[in-house]
Amino acid sequence: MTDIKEQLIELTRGTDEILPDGGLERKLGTGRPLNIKVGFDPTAPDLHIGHTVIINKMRQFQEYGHNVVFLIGDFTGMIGDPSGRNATRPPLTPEQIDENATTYKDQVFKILDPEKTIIDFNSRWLTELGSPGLIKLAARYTVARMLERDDFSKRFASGQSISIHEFLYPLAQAYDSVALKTDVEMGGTDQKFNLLVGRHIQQSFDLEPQIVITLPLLEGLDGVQKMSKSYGNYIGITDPAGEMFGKVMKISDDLMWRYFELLSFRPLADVNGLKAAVEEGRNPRDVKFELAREIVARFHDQDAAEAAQAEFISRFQKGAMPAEIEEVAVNGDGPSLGIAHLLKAAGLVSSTSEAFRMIKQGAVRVDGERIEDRGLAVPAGTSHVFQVGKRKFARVTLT
RNA sequence: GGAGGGGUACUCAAGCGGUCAACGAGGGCAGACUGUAAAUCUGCUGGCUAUGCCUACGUAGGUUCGAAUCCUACCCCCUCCA
Repeated sequence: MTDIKEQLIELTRGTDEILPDGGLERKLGTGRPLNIKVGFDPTAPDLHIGHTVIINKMRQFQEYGHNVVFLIGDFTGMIGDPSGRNATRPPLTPEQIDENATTYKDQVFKILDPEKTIIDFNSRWLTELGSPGLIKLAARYTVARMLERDDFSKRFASGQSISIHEFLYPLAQAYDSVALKTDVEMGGTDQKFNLLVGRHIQQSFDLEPQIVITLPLLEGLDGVQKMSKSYGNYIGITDPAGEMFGKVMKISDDLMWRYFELLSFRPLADVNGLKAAVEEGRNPRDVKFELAREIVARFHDQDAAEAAQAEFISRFQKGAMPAEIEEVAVNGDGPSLGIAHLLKAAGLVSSTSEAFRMIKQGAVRVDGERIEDRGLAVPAGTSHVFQVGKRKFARVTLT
């Protein structure tokens, strides 16, 4: 195993907080492989690169020879969303959970070592617990301590509702740490309270409390809100190479450095070098290219990354048509078809009303020529490249 | 159990009998500018067989020439008291 000091430097990198102070060093000092636990919600198996910040950290632990448990919260998922907002989330069937677990594996093993990763489900011990066990578990924590949680206390103070099951969520998660004898649990900064409850509950079971590591939530493409599916500001792990590349290029220059810090495997010294170069006049775009290539190569491969960049340059820098344009056949059912209907049929717009809007705004082009006449009729038997905005293209053959 | 407040487009939030497809803000989309961005400016942001028609303001009815706005019932959410 690598020297503890060296491990510590690498493991601390990019983290938000490590609690308690010096705790990780002491645990590492025992020299035994540590049990690392990170929980994931089974309802959202499509990961985005925001999730990979923590997975990258798991990978580091793995590289140093520790036991990493990828815990799928199938039981806690059944309880429902802890924010209480989406109370109507339907319970997952075992088949769905199985399916989601498989999806997780496919995605996560692009970063983690499949040989060394333990995938577990918390229903294994939480179901067994039953309601008597759950009540006994609940007896180990107090309402006052629960209300220490920031969002609970705020909601309580301002008179907003807090459902009882929201109290059970951190307890169930804490019990996972008991069941797994967890040494280190990691989560987003929003998880800090839950992770700390784990320490308390472990102690009440006469276990040594876990170390808590929080990692920052990655900002989404907008640079403001956290990356999330529901905000639509994410880069999916399974995004096609070209799209992934484009999304990385779309982030602001400021945000780029944040992404370097949290997503790049490059040594910090490298990143600082790039930063200095930009300050001395290097085009930030080219540095962003490097980031985009690294990320695409991780989830696809090096060739795909190079191809994505070449495509990006010809398309946006030189204004060329994309190399690959989707072919669409549209049956016009007549001698000609109005432009709006054609765009809708080709899936370039969602309604004819939207088509008219786009034309009015000068966003529609046919073979590169801007269209201004909303009444334009396209004769049957022809084939042209239709474009809406900068990104949507289709070669439409009208029959 | 009792009292009160509220449900409006993607989100927040105005409107409280006609001029409301519904102010405003955010978000999103598009155009200009660029380095691909950011910032900024401009426009758009229900649908359709398009200068008109249809569907929409929790649900179902009702009053009215006319309702998001008034009435009735119901459903849902929230707060306070017990």
